[in-house]
Amino acid sequence: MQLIDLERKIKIILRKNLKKTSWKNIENKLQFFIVKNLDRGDYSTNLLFLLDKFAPNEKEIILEKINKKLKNHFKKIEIVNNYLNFHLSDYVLFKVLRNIFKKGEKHFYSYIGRKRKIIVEYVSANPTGPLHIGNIRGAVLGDTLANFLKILGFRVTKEYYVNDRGTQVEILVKSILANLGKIPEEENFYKGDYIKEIARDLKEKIENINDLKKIEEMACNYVLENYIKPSLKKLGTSFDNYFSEKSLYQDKNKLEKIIELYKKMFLIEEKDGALILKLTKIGEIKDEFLIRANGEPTYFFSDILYHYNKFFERKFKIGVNILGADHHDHIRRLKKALEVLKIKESQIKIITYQHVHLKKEEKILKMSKRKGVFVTIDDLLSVINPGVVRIMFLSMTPETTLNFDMEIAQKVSEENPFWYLQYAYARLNNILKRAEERGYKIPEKFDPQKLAKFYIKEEEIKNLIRILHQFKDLSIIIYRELKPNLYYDYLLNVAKEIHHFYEKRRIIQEEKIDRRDLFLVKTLRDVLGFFLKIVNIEPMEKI
RNA sequence: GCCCCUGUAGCUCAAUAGGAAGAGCAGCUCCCUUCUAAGGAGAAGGUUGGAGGUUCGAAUCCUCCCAGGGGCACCA
Repeated sequence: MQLIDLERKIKIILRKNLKKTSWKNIENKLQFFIVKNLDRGDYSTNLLFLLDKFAPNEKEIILEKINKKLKNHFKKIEIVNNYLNFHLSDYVLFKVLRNIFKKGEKHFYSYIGRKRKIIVEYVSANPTGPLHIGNIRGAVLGDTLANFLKILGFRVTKEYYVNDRGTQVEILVKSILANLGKIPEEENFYKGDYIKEIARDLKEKIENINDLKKIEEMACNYVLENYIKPSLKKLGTSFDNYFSEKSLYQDKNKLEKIIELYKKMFLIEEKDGALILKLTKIGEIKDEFLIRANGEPTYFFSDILYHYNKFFERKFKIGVNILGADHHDHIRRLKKALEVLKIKESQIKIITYQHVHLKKEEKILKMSKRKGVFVTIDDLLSVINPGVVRIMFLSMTPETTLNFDMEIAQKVSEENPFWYLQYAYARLNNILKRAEERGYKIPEKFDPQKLAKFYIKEEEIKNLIRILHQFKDLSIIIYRELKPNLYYDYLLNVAKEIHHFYEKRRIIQEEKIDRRDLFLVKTLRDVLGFFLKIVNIEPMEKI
């Protein structure tokens, strides 16, 4: 019995027993919640408020039906403050526990995704310099969301879109050349120290090359391989694919075809050799250039091609883009432009996150690659554990602007809940270690039926099972709302219950250690390890 | 000027389609001869920036105001 099952069952009852207008009104506003305060139950709904309003005469009969239909799954269905609260029966919890004993982490997987292909694109920072701490937001959100999507049964591709052409890349090359004294320095060139490094390392290779495009390729590649990928690895982020923007332009026919499509809709205007997409004709406040007067395609055009590639050539059903908030307007226009190509608005899901600013002695600095003002991921990871960083960023909604103070970050780092989570894991692990030292073997398997039957009677682990049972409900909400940060609270709850369990139940006894307990502890440890890996955090065996 | 985001406990932040305001840290009271006290148990801390409105119900939606951030390029 999961939240969606409860929802479905109650909706059926409403449809059977109410007039159509009534249940339609109610379904519009009907909500189901995972109850946070376990004393109040496991699930709740606002149904009674709605019945009062839309079908007061049928309230009693509906309640009666709900009681009758659902009494097998719940030990108590009660009304508190007009909420209807459901307390899961021991039998449901027994089944959950049995399944966890039987299947381990596989228990937490589901089939909601029905193997649909989904692409999650994130980080995608320009290959023009090292990653800075702002990019961590995208990385953590993307990793976590992608992992949840896998658990929900989607076929997931994690992708980094590499903007390896265009003006920014030209500026990178010019900055390098200027550093080598080949061309004069200009205002808009990149100023960071890393330019010196790249210039030094590429100096000989580019000495005899005159083709600027060739140098662009080398420079992008250098940045990607020497700065971006190593930083991501340190952070614990990995991608299935790095997609080159430049590769979009290999097939000229495709470009023609897409421009043709827009022309047919009378959305293309030519001006001084440039091509403009007239989005103002379909309700936008601003047009976008597709091709510049110098013949170079714009980023906007690339993005159209890129999404065309995602949905039509690679046949993804859903694309999730995780972007900095400065792309907000761009993405709205992009969606408009893509609708013309028959890519539905609902296929593109966007998470935008606000900027990270640097705070130093009460002064706020805006990060800028051009000015060389930024903290790189490597800088940060040299003083703070990557797991701490991940937990820190997971805990925040993407919507808030973050003022990042390195000193506070270091302080927070020591006090971070990361250690609380790891400590829970380490404690469980330690029990197993102690038992092994005493000559006990940790059981690989145990009869799940017997085990679950035994533990369901033990009050001190009941809340732990209830929390574990919430996982599947939560994973659906995280997908539906695109809010990986909801997982943060959940992780802390799990750890809390584990610490509680640790205090309450002594496993290593003087005379004899119960092998059932060892299997339980092993199972819990593995589940927590699995939970941590969803955030790409490696559990620590000791702390 | 137009558009988007934010303002919640002393501090850092949560709060699933509007639904019963929560954590961590700091401070307070208890608990280490017993599997790691980086822990546990408990109390305290709030007019959710302000003023109106909609609703049975608003941190959440609408209007106005105050404060901060972002966007409005033939950049990405």
